Amino acid sequence: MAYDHRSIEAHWQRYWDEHDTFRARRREGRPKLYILDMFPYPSGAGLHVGHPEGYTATDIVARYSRMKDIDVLHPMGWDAFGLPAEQYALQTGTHPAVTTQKNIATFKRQLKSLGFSYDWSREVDTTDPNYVRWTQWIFLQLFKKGLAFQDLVTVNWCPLLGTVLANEEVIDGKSERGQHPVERRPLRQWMLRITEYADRLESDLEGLDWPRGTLLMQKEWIGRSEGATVTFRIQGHPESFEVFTTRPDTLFGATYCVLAPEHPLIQTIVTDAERSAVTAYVAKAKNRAERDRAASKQKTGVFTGAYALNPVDDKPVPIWIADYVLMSYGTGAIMAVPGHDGRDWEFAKAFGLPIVEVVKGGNVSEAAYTDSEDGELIHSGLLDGLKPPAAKLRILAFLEERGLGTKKVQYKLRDWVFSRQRYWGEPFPIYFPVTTDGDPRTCAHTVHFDQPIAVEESELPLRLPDLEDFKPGDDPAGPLARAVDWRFFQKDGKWFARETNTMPQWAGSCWYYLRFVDPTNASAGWSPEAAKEWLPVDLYVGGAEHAVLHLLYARFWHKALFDLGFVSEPEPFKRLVHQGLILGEDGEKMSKSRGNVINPDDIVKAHGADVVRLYEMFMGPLEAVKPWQSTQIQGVVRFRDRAFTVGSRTTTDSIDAATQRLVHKTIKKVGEDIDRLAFNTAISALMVLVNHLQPQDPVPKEAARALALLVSPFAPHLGEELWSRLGHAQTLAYEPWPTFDPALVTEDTIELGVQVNGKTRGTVRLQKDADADVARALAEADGEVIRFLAGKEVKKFIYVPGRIINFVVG
RNA sequence: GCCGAAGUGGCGGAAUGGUAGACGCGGCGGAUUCAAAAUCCGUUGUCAGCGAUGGCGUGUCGGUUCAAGUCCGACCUUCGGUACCA
Repeated sequence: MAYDHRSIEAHWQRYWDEHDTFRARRREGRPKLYILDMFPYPSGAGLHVGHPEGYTATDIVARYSRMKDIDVLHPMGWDAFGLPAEQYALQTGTHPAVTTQKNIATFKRQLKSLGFSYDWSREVDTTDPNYVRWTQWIFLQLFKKGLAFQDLVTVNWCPLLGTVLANEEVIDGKSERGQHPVERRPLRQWMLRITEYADRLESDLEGLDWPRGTLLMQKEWIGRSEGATVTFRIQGHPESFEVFTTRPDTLFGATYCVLAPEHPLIQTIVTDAERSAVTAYVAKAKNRAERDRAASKQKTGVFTGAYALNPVDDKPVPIWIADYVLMSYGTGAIMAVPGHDGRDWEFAKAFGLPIVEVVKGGNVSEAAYTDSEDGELIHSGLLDGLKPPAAKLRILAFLEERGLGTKKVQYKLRDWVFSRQRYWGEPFPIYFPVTTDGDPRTCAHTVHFDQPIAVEESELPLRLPDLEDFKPGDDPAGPLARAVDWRFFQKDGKWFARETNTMPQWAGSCWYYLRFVDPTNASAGWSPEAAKEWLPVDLYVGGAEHAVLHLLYARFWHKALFDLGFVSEPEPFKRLVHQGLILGEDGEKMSKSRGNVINPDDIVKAHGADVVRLYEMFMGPLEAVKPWQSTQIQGVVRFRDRAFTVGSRTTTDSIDAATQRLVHKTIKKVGEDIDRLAFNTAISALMVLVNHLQPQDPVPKEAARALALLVSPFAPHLGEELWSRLGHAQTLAYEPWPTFDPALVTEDTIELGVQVNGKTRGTVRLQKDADADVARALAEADGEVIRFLAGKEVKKFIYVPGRIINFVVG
């Protein structure tokens, strides 16, 4: 009897819907699990095979946990603001809201067709005014707390496209789209003071059950480093400049200084002889994206003609300009110690600058010696003979005494540029006073950006105006600036102007996990009770591309909300796992242009949802990057069909010992594998069970029951179908997960490898806990082993019960 | 450049420092069939050998260990991130 996946899967999906099977419920005193997926951006392309990968993984854990009588919150929603909808609107004139709703409908249909056990009553949409309202509300809390402020930020401005571009959209100073020139230009932006949380964002990483690499990346991104600022006076000028260094101990080895091309002192100190070269270099560097600058192997730079005075000995050192020094880190100026810093060394080599050794231990004519713990200071006056850590303390004391430097903790983390000059985002709930002679919509006017005013919380949400034209235009204020009737309003006879920037897509995704605990609350983003019931998120699964930005931004918001008393846990996501990228059949990243995109709909149609789920979980470890292979699908189709055939046979109460052992071993293995998210090996164990049962007809009832229950988290439609065929009227979603008898999962006798000098030469079968003499006697009797031991002296005999026997012979 | 991850048969992969290659795909052989598909059974790292069996094998080079895919060091390659794609 063939398995008709179409009707069976449709039947069970209808059943779950009608019975509200997966509605989250919280019972007093029960354990809970909040299992969260990174919610998708509902793109026009529809679901990608990468989505069901992570979503199946969490669904397996959710279904398994319900069967273990744990209260489960497993929600889904839409991260629906964003650029593609706006760009589509630009091309077609369709309002982004329309496109977005259409795409959401498609995504929802697709996700439902895969049988995920979401509590759909909690669905959220970041563009829904009822959601935007609370995004804006959180922004206002940040604003009132002084964490949101405005600043001038240098951005990639493309005058022809009329828009700000991401670094990756700028290639060699030209826009990726259209090859138009791009200039670096300061623009008024809203910023969030994430740097205020740098310390805690770093220290609280400890104790999170996250991938080690992700923790390291966040730590590195925050980039805490302890060092000092040192003041350098400039020869023949009243001005001085500060540098930040992590190695003040090497100050005697500073043979030149470097300013970032944007450094404000450049025009003051440059000599006439060097002026034209400097101006040309600065102009060129100015329009290079920071990433280009940091990535280039070849160091470039130019001499200013000016000299700085080393504070330790007043010796003049040349001041250079180079784009490997970034204005956005530290003070935008460095003291260069080529003997003990790799980049300074390369620069000095390239420009023939002197390299002085001040820490013994390496060979500075070959490479910089960068060890900051070991070595001995030389050529360093008062520091001579010290080790670097001691030298640091000594020089700091010296500098502080003279007011020439001080201890300083520096972070790489920068404040977060939080505004975008786009249409399809949350409007800022902020307005400004306007000075005008008449009606600012038609008359000349001045907007006082330095006096931002918060919109009353009771007036939220502040909705987007309806626009016909979403083009950015030539006004860097963004498209909302053209909605003059929305932008300008009168209050108490005075004119005001709304902020016309919008928030970035991050805003909505920074707190959606909070909304899920209380999604329909109309008087708050969430209630403290609901938050206590479900937070923190126990398992969060999503792509590694979010390792830093999204996960750091969300942690930052969470901590700010924690400080304000709106949540009671300092961290939002307890356990984090990244699913690996699924590549195309050609081993390349899936993309429309390569034509290697697999549409999950096609696989569902041809083979069923359970097959998509089983295949994606069987492909390999969840976290591994792995290529799609259509030919492999056949394997899980066979498994699914065979499991159905075997599981729907008539059953018998009798069971042979070997089958019983295997059933119990499988229960153990599948449970343990789900716990460690090793779904590929869990499915493999289920295949072994089914293969074992294949020749048995009738099939033992105990085995058939276990099969239906164990397979159900992976292939829920199949599981339910088998369960109902076993005579059950109810769903198995809350059926207790089967337990195993420990006595039945261990063998009495085992086969053990016998090695001679570490090479396996034979095997012996013995009691699991046999003692060494018995093991040795058995091993020495093995035909192969005899040959390899013949005529040799056994120097050592190693027996690790249950593991190995090894003869070391001479 | 910097930060992070990964390299195992023809392919996807398995393996608490302990018999490398579970499970699956593909291949080969067989059963079934008028024939095929589907299904079922067997076999399959590689080289040498009729065979028993032996040599070689987890990106490269070196090290630790009775024993290394696994631990340590250096390197190579691929992938992710690099702050306005999210």
